[in-house]
Amino acid sequence: MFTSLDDLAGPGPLPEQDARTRVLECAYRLFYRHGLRATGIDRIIAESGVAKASFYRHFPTKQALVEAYLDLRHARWMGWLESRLAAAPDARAWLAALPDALDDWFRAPGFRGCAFINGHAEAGTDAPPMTVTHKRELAARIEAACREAGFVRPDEVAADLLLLIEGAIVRAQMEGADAARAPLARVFARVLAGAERACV
Amino acid sequence: MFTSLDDLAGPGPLPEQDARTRVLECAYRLFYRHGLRATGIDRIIAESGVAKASFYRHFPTKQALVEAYLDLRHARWMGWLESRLAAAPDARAWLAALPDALDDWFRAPGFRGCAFINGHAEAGTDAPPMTVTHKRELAARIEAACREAGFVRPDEVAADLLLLIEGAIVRAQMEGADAARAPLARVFARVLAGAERACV
DNA sequence: TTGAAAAGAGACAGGTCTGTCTACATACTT
DNA sequence: AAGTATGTAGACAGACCTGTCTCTTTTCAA
Repeated sequence: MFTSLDDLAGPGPLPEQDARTRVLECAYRLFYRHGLRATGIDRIIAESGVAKASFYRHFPTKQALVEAYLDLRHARWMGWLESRLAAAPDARAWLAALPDALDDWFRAPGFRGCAFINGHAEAGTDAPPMTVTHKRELAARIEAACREAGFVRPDEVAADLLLLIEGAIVRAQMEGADAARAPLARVFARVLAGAERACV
Repeated sequence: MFTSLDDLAGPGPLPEQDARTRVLECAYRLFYRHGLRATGIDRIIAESGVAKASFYRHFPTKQALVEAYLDLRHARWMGWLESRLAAAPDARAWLAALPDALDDWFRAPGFRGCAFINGHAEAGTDAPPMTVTHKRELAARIEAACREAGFVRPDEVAADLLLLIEGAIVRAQMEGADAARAPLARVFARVLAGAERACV
């Protein structure tokens, strides 16, 4: 369904979609690019070409729109990841291909870090639960791959890999994709090698 | 100068300090706790007990106050790190002690992640340069330790360790210190072991 | 064809935001 | 003693914020 980095960036000009879709796609783009607080309702209404009453019919509060944005972002991101790694013949190859997949993402135009890390950083304890849920689902997906790969401690390996991924995202966001690529590849391979050594 | 986690949290009640100090300490606390955009000038003025004219005499714009806050945060954080690790007998011990030091920080009351990651996440490309400078100075400090430790590729090891640190900060911020501790310790030790093996 | 749901256009309220301004008090310095 | 820097107190402007409301038009299904 959502398979390309373009989907991750959101669609371009919006043709004849209903008001809710136009609002959500516009919010998707603006919230990710400029942040949650920096993006006002008025701007979303103006750029999506929707009447204010129509907006509030579909989203009773800004918070509801933020949550819808994070839900959509989660679905698209996970969808992108699965399709990007769909060619992997088995779980070990799937895991080994993760750094290259992330590097693609870091190099995509408009990349500005992880929407969930950024949202959590902005909203703190008031952040929508999806900011944390997204990370837990990603951790669960990685742990499932580790289990399928036959690692003896799939939970530990998954936690290690998730920590690397978070670090790489932050490095790529602040210093660019090149700053993240080599360290991520090196340490990722080291952790995977250790996990395979322990179970062969 | 700045040596304890209390310093990192900022002082408590402010006695007879001059207006600039009161404003900056108040901003230090509120900016870190609630974020840059969520903290308004009016609130800082009210809580620091300073007249508005006094505020704008010392800080011509909010942006100037944000930059002063980040500068102070950088000085205190680096000062805390150095004093926390001052007991290390040599560079290798200094590096090996980093995960425990970070764990102390993650467990400190009021911990809410890295002010520079959070600030960068919030402000994006308009973020003050200090958000990036802080990370570069930390990277330089770690690289110096790696060089002093005699590692063959101190730049690579430092980049690897910095990626781990960023990942641990984000994990601790989103899921708590316990989620970061074990993975950070495991992978950190693995990277250091690899670096020492390569140069002995 | 009639009625209901959805959408458009935009005024409006009440709040908050940053930043400027005036007026006056205090303290230090020359 | 005069002048300067620093401080307090608070009104004010103009912009932006979220959210409500009214009125009209379109769409679509029963």
